[in-house]
Amino acid sequence: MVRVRFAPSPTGYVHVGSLRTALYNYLFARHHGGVNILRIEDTDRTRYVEGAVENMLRTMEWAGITFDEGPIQGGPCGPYVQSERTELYRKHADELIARGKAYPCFCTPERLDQVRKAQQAAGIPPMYDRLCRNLTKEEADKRIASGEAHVVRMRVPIGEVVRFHDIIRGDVEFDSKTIDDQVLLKSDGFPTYHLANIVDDHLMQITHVIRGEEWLPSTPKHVLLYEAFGWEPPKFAHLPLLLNADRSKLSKRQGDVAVEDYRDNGYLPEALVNFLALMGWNPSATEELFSIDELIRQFDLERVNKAGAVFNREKLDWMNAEYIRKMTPAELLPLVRPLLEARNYVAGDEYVLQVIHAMQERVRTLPDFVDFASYFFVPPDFTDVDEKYKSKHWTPEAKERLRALLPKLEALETWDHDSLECTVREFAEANGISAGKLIHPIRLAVTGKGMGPGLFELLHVIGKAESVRRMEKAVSTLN
RNA sequence: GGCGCGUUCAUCUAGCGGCUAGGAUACCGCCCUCUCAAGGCGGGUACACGGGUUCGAUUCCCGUACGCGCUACCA
Repeated sequence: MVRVRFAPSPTGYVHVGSLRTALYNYLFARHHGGVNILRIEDTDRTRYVEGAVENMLRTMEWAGITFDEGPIQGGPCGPYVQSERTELYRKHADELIARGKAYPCFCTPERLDQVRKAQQAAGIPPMYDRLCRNLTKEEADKRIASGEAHVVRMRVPIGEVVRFHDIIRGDVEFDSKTIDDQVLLKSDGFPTYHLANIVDDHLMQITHVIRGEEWLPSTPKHVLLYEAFGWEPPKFAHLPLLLNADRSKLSKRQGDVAVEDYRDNGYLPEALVNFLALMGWNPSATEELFSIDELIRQFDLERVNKAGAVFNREKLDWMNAEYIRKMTPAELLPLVRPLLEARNYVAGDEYVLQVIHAMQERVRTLPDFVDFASYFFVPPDFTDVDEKYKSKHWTPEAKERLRALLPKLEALETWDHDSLECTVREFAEANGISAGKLIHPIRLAVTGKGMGPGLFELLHVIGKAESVRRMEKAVSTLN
């Protein structure tokens, strides 16, 4: 039975890289009919952020990633929050000390800092100098009894080569002399990531550890820990990193990295998930649009790439647009409604549905519906008019022609696409001009823009009264 | 500095010894057309470099270069 976990640290928002990791875990679990577990790694009290867990849960739900065991659903291996498991870690740290695989260390942060600086100045790798590694048990016990602050460090074996197999990268090996005597238990009694992670992965019977590549260098420590406990390690799969345009690790400095930002900027979860799934993995070569079920069906760790992937916002935009186009106006309505309300645009559902229909093909994100289509809700004020379009189409002759056409439009009994088109084209023909000579000025008068849906559909949606009012106003006041 | 990982178009990628190196996004043309989109058609740009192995390397091996990651009582 496959058991995987997503183990985020609740630091405020969900990084898109985290979402990708969560997604791969989810896809892998579902593909194999396994169990997807959520575990909160909140062992760093200094980084605690109020509400971060709740936010994370909401974001995962938005993305459509579900868990079978976790803080909310519970499960046989709980609790699923590390800060509620501290006793467990302490017990295991003691066990390691008893087995001679770990030892108490009394060095102060100040001393450690000095040692590190000296090592750096000397050009040697900064590592713990193992001062406390050979303290006698009596000495150590005495200092502990006297209440001296201490941590617990792992006793890394000397002269060993640590080997493990990574599903994505193949066989990897590290010389133990490059591995530090890692702190396992901090002086505040909380475990470090390394200890908590191994204890929990074992106790929760995790079969596959799927995580970011930044963890690859600490994997030998973990392998050593499994050995020290006498446990069977899980299988490892280290995912390629998500990158900035300059190929550094995707960071806040260079654009949006929070999933919440994408959600708030009008990206659909299906699009973001589809896009992220393809960052580092590809089932074939030609298909690119996959539903979540299709992703589950096809997902395969063996096909995950090794090299990092630059997060390409333009492609995300395209994909989001694809998803928006595939939806029905009725499906889009509840997503667009709140955006209209935020702008105090009032309109009935029927009306908004028509606007969505008209705009659907030319937006990339949800806010585009209101940004590009404000004239459906308020008359244009021409403050941000496209000057080039205006000077080309809003000529004195154009105004005169529109003035002449207006009565014919006003006389129309049915204000629909075909009658409008028919009227405008007949008028154009009668006057020996192309229809465009009328269409563009009307568009400008009614919308104030040089782009948008087909004119006749647009006029139909806006309605006769309002359309005529705008044209009259433009003819008399717009120069 | 040390250790590790990586390297096919600008970007995401297909390729698992023999291909005119394929697709997608972006870009540029043309078509369609009332504009903008969408759509159709077409175009340019890639196997980092050097050695091997092989009849034959993008593909396998070694090295170099470059990039990135890690190097905390953070995860």
